[in-house]
This record gives sequence, structure tokens and C-alpha cells, in this order.
Amino acid sequence: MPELPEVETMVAGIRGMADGQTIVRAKVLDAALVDTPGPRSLERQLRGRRVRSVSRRGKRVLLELDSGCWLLIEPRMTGSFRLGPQRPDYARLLLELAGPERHLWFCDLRRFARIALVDEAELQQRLGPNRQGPDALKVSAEYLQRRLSRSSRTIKTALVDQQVLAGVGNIYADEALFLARIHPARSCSTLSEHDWQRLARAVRRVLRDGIRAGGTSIRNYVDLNGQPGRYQLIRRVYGRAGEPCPNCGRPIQRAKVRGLATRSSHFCPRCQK
DNA sequence: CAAATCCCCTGCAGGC
DNA sequence: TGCCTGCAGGGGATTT
Repeated sequence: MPELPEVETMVAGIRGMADGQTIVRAKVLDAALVDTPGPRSLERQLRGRRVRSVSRRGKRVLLELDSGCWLLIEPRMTGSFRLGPQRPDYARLLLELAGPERHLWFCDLRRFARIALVDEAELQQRLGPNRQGPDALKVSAEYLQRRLSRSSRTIKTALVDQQVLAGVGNIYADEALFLARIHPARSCSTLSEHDWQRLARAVRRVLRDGIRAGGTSIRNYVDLNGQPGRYQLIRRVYGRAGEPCPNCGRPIQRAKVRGLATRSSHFCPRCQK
């Protein structure tokens, strides 16, 4: 499920082939994913536009166009980009560019992804501080402590809340909490200054390691060339229920924590307090 | 304000 | 083999 490192990997790849290029043709292959405007209108408004920049905000991909609009793509659970002339499985949007590598496909198996073309004001609305917290890659202990230390929420809930922090999802939240030795069900209000420091450092580290590894491919994620990421080889707790904790050898547990009834958390009950 | 629930959606695992 | 059920989960809306 694309979180910050997977999206960063996507953006790095897209930037190389799309930055500065003109969109010769756009084709919406699944109208249900297009939020605004309508599918045909989106195609019209993309055609002939030059891509000014390719960037990431949290888990979202942004293509800035020379029309002053932004193509905003949220991969959500299973969205990913692919290159090449062949139409991949689950292709939902095609951007045909003028450059040598011409076909950029956005694919999405589960169709949770969202695509929108927005102006500057709408972009601010959607990605502003009310909707998205600061980018998780550069999070500071001071910020986390200031924002959360008086909250009774569980720390896991807060970490995956995009209004608190943009970019962290279930995998990297579990990994960061393990590294910081903090139990996912701990109330934010019980964390010490030292805890916040360890946690901020752990968040930055797991995201950086994730980027370096090209992301995590536990489910469907692959990069622009169809290659899986490598973070799943070095992850410590996520998806490892029953396996020994890398610290103490006790089995990793999997449970749902308060406030995240539908998401499972993975942790070591001995190392994480 | 926080938490629970439902919804969107598809592939896959498990039961029989 | 094949049908059925439940689960996974990011994020938004709605309800408790």
C-alpha cells in the first residue's frame, strides 16, 4: 500500500521521464477514479499541456502543468505507475508524452485511487494544513510532542492520521513504533520527551530506509518498471506475526488497537512498552 | 474531540 | 473443483 517511500519512488521515476515533457494525449480508462472534472474534460484539459514539475505531498503525487493546474493522484491502496507501450493490467489512466519514453500508465487494482485536476486554490484546500500535516520525512520531536502530548488518542492512531503527519501508513507506523520501543496502544499523553525524540527519529529512519530500498512490496506495489521494492526484506514487525522479535526472540503479536478498529498493528509485547 | 462503523473495491485464503 | 465468506486497508462520511 503506497506510503511515503513508495510514492517517493514513483515520483522519482516519473520525474525522470515526464518533467518538462508535453502531454500529447490523455486517456481516462476508468471514469470512476476521476474526482474532478469529468473524464472527457480531464482528457481535454491535459492534452497539449507541458509538465512543469513532478512532486509528492505526503502520499499524493502532483504533476504541475503549464496551465496553472495540478494533476493530483492519490494511489491509496493499490495505485501504481508503469512505463512502456503495453497496456498493463488494471490501467486506469494513460498519459502519452512527447518524450522518448512515451507511455505513462496509472494502474490500480482495487480502484480506491483518486485522480483530480485542480487549480491553485483547490490544491491549497486539499493539501492545506487542515487536511495534511507536515511531511513525515522531516518530522521533528518538538512538533509531535507539541501536537500530541495532551491527546488521549493511541499513538498508532495519531501516527497514521494524515492531518497530524503526511505520509505514514500502517507499515511504517508499526516499524517506527518498534524501533522507538513504543507500544502502539500507548496513549499519546503518556509519552515522555525522550519517547517523542526516539519516535521522531524512528519515523524519519524507517521512511528513509524505505526510500533507499525502493519501497515495500508486501501486496501489489511495484515500481515504474514492474520491479518490487526491497523494504519487505528488512521490515522488522509488519506482517511478521508469530515470527521471533529481532531483539528478544519472543513472537511478534498482531492486534487491533483502539481508534484503528479496522487496521492491524504488529509489535513485540516485550520490547514495546 | 475521539472512536466506531460503513463504504468504496478486488484478489485471495480458508472452509466445506 | 467450486462456491461462499471473510479479510485486507487509505480515506472520507456519518453516527455514537
